Amino acid sequence: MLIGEVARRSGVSARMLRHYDALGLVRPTGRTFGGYREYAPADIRRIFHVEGLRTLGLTLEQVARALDDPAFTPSVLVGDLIRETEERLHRERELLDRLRTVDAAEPYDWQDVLRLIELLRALGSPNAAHRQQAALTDDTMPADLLAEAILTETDPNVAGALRWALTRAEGDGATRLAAGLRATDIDIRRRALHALAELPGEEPAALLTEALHDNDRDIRRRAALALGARGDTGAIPELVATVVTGPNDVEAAEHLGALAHDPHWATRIMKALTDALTTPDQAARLRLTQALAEMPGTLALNTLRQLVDDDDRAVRLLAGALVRTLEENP
Amino acid sequence: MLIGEVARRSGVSARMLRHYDALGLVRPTGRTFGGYREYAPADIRRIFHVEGLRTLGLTLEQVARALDDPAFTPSVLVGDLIRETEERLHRERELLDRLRTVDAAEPYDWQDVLRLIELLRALGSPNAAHRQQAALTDDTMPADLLAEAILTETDPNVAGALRWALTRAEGDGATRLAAGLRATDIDIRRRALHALAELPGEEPAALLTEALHDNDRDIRRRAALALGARGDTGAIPELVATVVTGPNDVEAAEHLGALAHDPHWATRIMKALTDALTTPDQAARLRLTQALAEMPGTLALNTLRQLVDDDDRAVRLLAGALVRTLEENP
DNA sequence: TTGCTCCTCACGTCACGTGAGGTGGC
DNA sequence: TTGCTCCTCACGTCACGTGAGGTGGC
Repeated sequence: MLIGEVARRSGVSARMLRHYDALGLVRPTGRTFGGYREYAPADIRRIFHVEGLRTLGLTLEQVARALDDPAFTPSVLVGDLIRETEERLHRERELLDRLRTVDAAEPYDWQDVLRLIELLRALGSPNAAHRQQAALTDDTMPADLLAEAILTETDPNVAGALRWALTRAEGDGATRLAAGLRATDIDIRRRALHALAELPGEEPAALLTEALHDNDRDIRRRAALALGARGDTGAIPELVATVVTGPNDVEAAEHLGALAHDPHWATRIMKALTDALTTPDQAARLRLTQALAEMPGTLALNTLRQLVDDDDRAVRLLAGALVRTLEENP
Repeated sequence: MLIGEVARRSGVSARMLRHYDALGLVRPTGRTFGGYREYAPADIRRIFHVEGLRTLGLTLEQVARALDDPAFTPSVLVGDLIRETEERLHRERELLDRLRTVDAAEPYDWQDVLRLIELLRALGSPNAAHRQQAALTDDTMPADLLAEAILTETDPNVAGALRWALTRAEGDGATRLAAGLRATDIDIRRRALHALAELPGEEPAALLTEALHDNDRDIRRRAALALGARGDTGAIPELVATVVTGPNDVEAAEHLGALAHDPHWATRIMKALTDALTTPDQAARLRLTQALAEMPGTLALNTLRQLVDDDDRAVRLLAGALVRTLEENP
């Protein structure tokens, strides 16, 4: 078979078939009188073998060794090829990430692009001071970039600077933070929550509400405190739980007190607090008693008076002191 | 600054700096008396700009245009780069897939590798006859490859051949099928289930048991029938449900009858069937009545006798006929 | 004078595509 | 004779690395 037909049947160009011949990879068995290459069936089969191995990414030289050198076994080479491919894949992914970030920023000219790239570089720097500076200096930083950086930032100062920058950045940072809030990594969720807590607006509030159902108590507590500070009544159950379980109970009680200015919620909050008082946990009951003092006006006065006769001595003393204060400054 | 120091500070080799000069991309502002290139601060900045744009995958020619041609805007080029990168990413992923498949098959020599590649090619052929032939001909096909092919095969004949080949293949096909069973695509789940139903062994059985909780009724039903055929008592509730709801009720009843040979399960099955008879659905009650006839010995005889006085005429007639048959051939 | 740095010119890489200029077989 | 196919030789690709052979500045 002449080279043209072989090319048509195999899909390999005549140019490459001559190249294979020159390399000694596939030598046609014969030549015609006129010097034309003549391919025998075995040659054709060999061409298909070459193409087969090429689909695995072997170079022509590696293909030649694979087909001719019995000492050259697949195992090592295939392992190497896998590693190299994984590396290339990783690099392509990073490149695509960068390109998409640039595309999303809709740069007007290449100056914009260069600023963005420099920013990305600085935010990805292993030097915290560089990251810090990038966060503080650049005031054209897109919000999604900042959100992305916030989710991975371990340095508390840099993180603070990034959150500060996010509150004044243009664009949508909440979407990325929302994804962070659903991460498996607890630290990422924590960072997302911290940033959302400082962001005004309805979308962050909705996400904080979602975080009230996180399976981590600490996350739930922080979400409740942030929502409480916004006067969001959805936080009430978790705020009460925070008073019961401990850390940040004073802040939680303050938020409950503020929310209790609405009579509708006041009765619910009082019911939740008094229900919680049935716990045998002494420390929790003390925190609950203290929390009652945060209720507006004389809302909790009767409950506190009952606690003056409580079985627990510490609760009795605290309730007594609180009742006196309330009666003196009504 | 001379070229050596620039190279050290910028990370760009002296060779490349000369190349940039030759291309006109970065021309050092001056030369010393001896002809040495002298880079001014502005030149250095330009070098960093070049490197910045190169991180986006621009060629040197594109970088030159970006920096010097005001009419050359980022938007189109960035879009093109994204598309090209996505394409490369796709190809790299496919390559990695192939390499991993080859690696997992632990080929002894390149002959093995070539067989495998040819197989992959045939199984991925758009021609169903080719796929069919690959499934039927090659008896060295690794089970995971077959499993993979089964999950995407739309031609029923080819699918049948693949499942047949899987039952006699070496290696682990269940892992891949298990993943298919958890797919969102209902067709993939269906194909996984069909293959698992034909596979002997404990792992397929465990996966079928898992499929009893699928959110698709059809999947649950088929899982139950397959488990029932294996004598797995875990299928009983779903088999009863199959009798109630309709398709394949006869087969389900046969399996229930076989399972009822164990007295312990016999009482449970009878209770489930009689409980189900309280439904007002006439067709369901007829199927349940018919199913009672599959119970071994005279297990269901009393229940059937009661049904002879049933409110529903069709049930009365059927029960009567069944009782007579049972009494004649005890 | 001795290192060190810099210079230009040029080849090689890897898998091809695309000619130019010429020839064989129907 | 006219197309068509084939031949060899050679250049270009793209971003470099690595010399060879030579020179300037401390």
